[in-house]
Formats: sequence, C-alpha cells, structure tokens
Amino acid sequence: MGTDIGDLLQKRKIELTDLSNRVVAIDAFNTLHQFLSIIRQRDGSPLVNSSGKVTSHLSGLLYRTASLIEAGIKPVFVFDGKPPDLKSETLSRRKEVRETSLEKWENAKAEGDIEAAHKYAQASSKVDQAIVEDSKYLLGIMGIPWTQAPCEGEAQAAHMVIKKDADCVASQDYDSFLFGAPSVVRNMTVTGKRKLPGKNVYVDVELERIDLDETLGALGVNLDQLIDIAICVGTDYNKGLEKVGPKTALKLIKKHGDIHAVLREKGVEIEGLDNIKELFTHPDVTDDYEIKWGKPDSEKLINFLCEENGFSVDRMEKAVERLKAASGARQKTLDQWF
DNA sequence: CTCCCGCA
DNA sequence: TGCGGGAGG
Repeated sequence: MGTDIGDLLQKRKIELTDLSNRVVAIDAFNTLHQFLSIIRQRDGSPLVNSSGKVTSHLSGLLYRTASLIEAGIKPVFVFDGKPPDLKSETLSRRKEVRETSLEKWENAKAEGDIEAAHKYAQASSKVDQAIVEDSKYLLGIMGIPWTQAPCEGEAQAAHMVIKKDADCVASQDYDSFLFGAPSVVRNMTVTGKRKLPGKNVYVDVELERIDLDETLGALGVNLDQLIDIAICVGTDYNKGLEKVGPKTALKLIKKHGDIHAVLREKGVEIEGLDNIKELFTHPDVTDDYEIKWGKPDSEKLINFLCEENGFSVDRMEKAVERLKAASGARQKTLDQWF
C-alpha cells in the first residue's frame, strides 16, 4: 500500500507523552483497516453484533481513542473522499487480493487450518461504507472531531498540518509526505506492540516521528525531487520503473536532477506523468472543516455500543468513564491556558 | 488492537 | 506489580 520510500526517511523515536497537547490528524482509513484486520478471533472471523454486522472497528476506535485522550493527545480523524481516477488500478488490485483471500479463508476454514484461515481473513478485510458511517457516528458521540476529505485523506491531513491546524499526521503509510506533510508519526499504539503481517507473532514497535525537512536535508533533495523518487519507485497512481527501488531512485534523481531527465536517460516513459505529479503537488483538499473536541455523550455511547452492538455494559461503562475523566482533564488544561 | 484475568 | 494469553461482539 502507498509508496515504498520508508527506507529513505529519517525516523526519530519518540514517546507518547511527546505528543501531549498536540493535534494529531489521524488517517482514518489506515486506522480502521488495521482494526478490521487485527481484531479477529482465532479462525479469523471479526467481532460482530447480533445482526451479523462487523464491530471490530468500534472496539478498536473506542479503546485506542480513549487512550490517546488520556495521554493528552488531541486527535482529529480524516476520512477519505472520492479517489482520483488514476488510483483505479491500485484499487482494483486491492479488491482482487481481498476476494482471493476471502476464498482462501473459506477453504482454510473448511480444511481446519486455523493459522492460514486467520491470515487470509485479515487480508480479506474491507473498510466499507457501513464501517465508515459507524465510525463517524461513534467519534461524534465520543466528542472527537473528524474531517471529510474531498479526495485523498492523506492529502487532506497533510493540508491541515501545513495550515497549522494540526501538528502532525498519524499514518502507517508514507504518502502524506508526498502531499507535503511537515511531520508524520507512525506506530501510534497504546501497547507498543504490532502484529507481524502474515504471521501470528507480535513485535515491539517504537512510536516514531519523521520530519519532512529533516529527511529532505539528509537526502539532499527537495520535495519535488522526493515526489519524483516516489514516482520512480511506484505510487498508488503509477507502477514505477523496472528494477528501481528507493535507493536507486534516489541516486538517479540526484544524478539527473528530475524524473524527466531520468526517463530521457533510460529511454522510457511514464504514462500521464504530469497528471500523477499534479495529484501530489496540487491535491484536492478543503478548508471547510472544524476541529473541536466536545464532551462524550455517555447515554448515546452506552446505547450505541451496548444496545445496538452488543458490547458488555460493564466494560463500556468503564471505558466511557475513562473517556469522560480524560476529556475533563483536557478541558481543565485548556481553561488554564486561555 | 486492548482489556482483563490468572498466575508468579 | 508484572507478564502471558485468551476473549471481546
């Protein structure tokens, strides 16, 4: 998913407390996708309510967000809008992977291969409209703001950081850099553990921050050239050059200056190059958003989570209490400042 | 993923 | 008090 330029970036280990009082623009799609793929039972089936509707994402969102608020972080979730036409090939490839995985999941379950079943179930997860609507509703009654991007969520999140309405983007992908995000954090989990893809193994992951200027300085390129490097390697909008990974791409761009010169030198072309580049340099974003944190609505939360979705009342009362206490503390802090 | 119980 | 592992919906 996204662009494979991770190796080139300057990663700095940070602590969750370093993000205290910071506004973090969270890539909602990215986060929900993680919850959906990871919060599953051993045979791979997701958590569901009594009508069979998936609820894994609700569990993840509630607990994760509550912990972020407790850590003093000010989260705002950014949802994807309509993807650009140039992304259609990537999207149909992802769809194919999901559908193949769904078949393999069924087969593995039938054969009693639990481990394979779990693996394919994870790869079959999809953030659909119902998941998105549920999540927006839950965030609303939690008092957590969210923004609807006109197009790519990562572009919108980057825009909000550029405008200084947020301090950094939180995503596992690197794409927001290509949209000019000055600062990105990865691995923003509570436990500091993450599941290894495909395997039933958990590893410790460090919360890390990557600053665009620092990375550009270390690489000796500008943002335009970083975008060129990504296009050489391949993005959601194009395939990338044969046998060119991040290191080679960096070398090529530094040697020849820009992607046009690289392509001339190699005698190859990238179809629609100007349009691809435009998607990164002038993405479709909006200023029509409001970032405001409110009080959680206990009654609606208990009703939605317990009545409608079958969560345990005991657990939810505890979680809602935590959320209320944490957002009250935040309110106090803000009052002291203003 | 995060919670929470059982166990050192 | 802190870890391991299963449950959660």
